[in-house]
Amino acid sequence: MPKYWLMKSEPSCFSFDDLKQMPNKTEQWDGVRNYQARNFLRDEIKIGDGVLFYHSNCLEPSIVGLAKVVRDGYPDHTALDPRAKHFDPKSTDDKPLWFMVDVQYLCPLPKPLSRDDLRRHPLFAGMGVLRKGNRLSVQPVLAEEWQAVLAFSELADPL
DNA sequence: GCCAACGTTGGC
DNA sequence: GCCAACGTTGGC
Repeated sequence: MPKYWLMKSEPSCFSFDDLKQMPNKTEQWDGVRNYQARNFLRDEIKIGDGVLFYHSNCLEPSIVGLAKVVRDGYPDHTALDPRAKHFDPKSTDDKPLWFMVDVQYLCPLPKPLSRDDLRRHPLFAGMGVLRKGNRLSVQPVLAEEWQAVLAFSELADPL
């Protein structure tokens, strides 16, 4: 059984459309520097899992599309590069501190699900992304929530 | 641009 | 180990 995740990205930095433009429509989900999210990336997120792609810090924060995990967690090498934006001297080749997965574009939602949309439906009410002050950029999603996004969007399960 | 919420750092 | 200070996130 696949698990499901919500991943945030600021569209001005890396949008769902940007993911579509990548070779194989696939990109490394690098740069995560939060321990809770790191643990998900390292231990729990597996090939075949579903991803809700969420645009944050923008005019209308929304779930905008579906993606899937195509590579299990592996060391985030951008932490090892002193010139990289998210360089972390505490991470080494021998003992990598930060991890990432590869994510592949699946399809956009016909209509993005805004926070208002999500709040309106009790099935979404418990989603972490709606909680005030929640800053976790990678968070688990319940199977029911994944299914509800599909139902709302009149999409067949792409996994 | 504001500001509340949060995670991390570092002095003690 | 506590906790104040700080930097960042992210909705509004």
